[in-house]
Amino acid sequence: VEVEAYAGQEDLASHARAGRTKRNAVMFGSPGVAYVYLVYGMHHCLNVVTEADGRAAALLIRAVEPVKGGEGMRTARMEWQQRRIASRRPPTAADDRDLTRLRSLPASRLAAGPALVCAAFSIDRSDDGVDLCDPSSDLRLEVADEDEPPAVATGPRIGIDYAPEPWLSRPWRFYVPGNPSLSTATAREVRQVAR
DNA sequence: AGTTGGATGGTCT
DNA sequence: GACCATCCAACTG
Repeated sequence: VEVEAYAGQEDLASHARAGRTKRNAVMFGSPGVAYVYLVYGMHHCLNVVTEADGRAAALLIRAVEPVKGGEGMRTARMEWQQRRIASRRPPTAADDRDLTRLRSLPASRLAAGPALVCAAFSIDRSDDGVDLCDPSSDLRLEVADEDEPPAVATGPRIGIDYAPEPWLSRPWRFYVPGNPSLSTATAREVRQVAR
């Protein structure tokens, strides 16, 4: 329900801006493939490569609304949290509280952010390069059986303060306005517009 | 309601 | 050695 477009090597907000590297290599490859990277040392983000070989464009998946499988997503979120606790030394008293809160989190909020999408679907760098259009793939895109496409709103991309204009302000974040599963950053923005 | 800072490690200069 | 397509708790007012 929320994505961002990264438009190619000339897009100075894109990981592709400095050309092909080991990290962003799959972006330069075939479309329909997953580009997964690690941010801030602890979070993963999922992108879908969108253009032909040699043109490094991709869509960042920023939020997903659970339609079914919410319980599996919650389990994956809890496993992610537990791994995180296990790697933290020493464990703190807040750890138990975090798990309790996750247990009562509304399903609509389980994947309400780019890193949460990866946590809820157990996506990490091992999924980098996976063919999302292969029906036999564990991680894949499927055609939605909705009657009509939802309304779409736009805004500038999040977390790219390093990018110069015009890239900084390009309205290349697309989302379903009012959807309960939007990222907190986008939900906040919608509130401001409403006021 | 808005701002700040800490966790944490791969990638690139 | 700086930077980072994040998240959340703990602040401030």
